[in-house]
Amino acid sequence: MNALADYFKVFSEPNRLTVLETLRPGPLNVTAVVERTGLSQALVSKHLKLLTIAGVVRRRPEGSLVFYEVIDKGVFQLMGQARKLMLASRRQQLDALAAIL
Amino acid sequence: MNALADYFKVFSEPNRLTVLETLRPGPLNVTAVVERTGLSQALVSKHLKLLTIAGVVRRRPEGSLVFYEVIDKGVFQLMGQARKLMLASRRQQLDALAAIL
DNA sequence: TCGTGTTATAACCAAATCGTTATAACAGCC
DNA sequence: GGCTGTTATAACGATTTGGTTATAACACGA
Repeated sequence: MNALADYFKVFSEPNRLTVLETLRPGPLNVTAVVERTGLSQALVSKHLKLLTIAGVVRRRPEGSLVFYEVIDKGVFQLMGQARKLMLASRRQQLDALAAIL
Repeated sequence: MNALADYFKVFSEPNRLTVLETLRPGPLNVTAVVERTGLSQALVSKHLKLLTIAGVVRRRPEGSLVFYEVIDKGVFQLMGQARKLMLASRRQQLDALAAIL
């Protein structure tokens, strides 16, 4: 239970999700991610490290650059399903509200 | 992106997942959840409140008891998929380790 | 109304988390 | 070697979060 919670925690941070989304089309090195996200370099590095430790992303040094890429694109399916559930629960809540008013 | 992260955050806490799992078979009132989880009553109440706000769970007062039930059992599918991905990434990491040693 | 069982909340502490700034570590090139 | 560009990390402050304890709020029955 604990391990699963930790896994979910990986996706529970907006900037981290942004970084991950940036890597969706394909591998990028750190500065490329920095440019695309507008986040600070230190912060991007931190998030990428976390994603690596979580096994979501793979680190591949190439010369003086370091590329990162998503290991299993199934994570995006997970995100999609989560988004769907989230939207459904929102609708449900609005309906509940409407039933009261 | 932010909303999605918040949704994931709901599932990023071990005790909260335990509470949710307890509700899997069907509706339970608070004390029933307390008994089954071994968590303190105040803590269970807190987590249930969060789950309610997140729209994962519905609150239904019945006399002096308050029952909670999972609105969309699809959340368990989400958890299943997450667990699967988690295990896969673990395997992958072990393989990477084995390749080095 | 008083007491009891149930649930919610407030106040508080400890720990975790996120971001920034500054700097280290590293690779390649002159 | 020294310089530059790239990436990682350490140190710090601010905020959030999870848990406990104590108590409030609520429904019900004697």
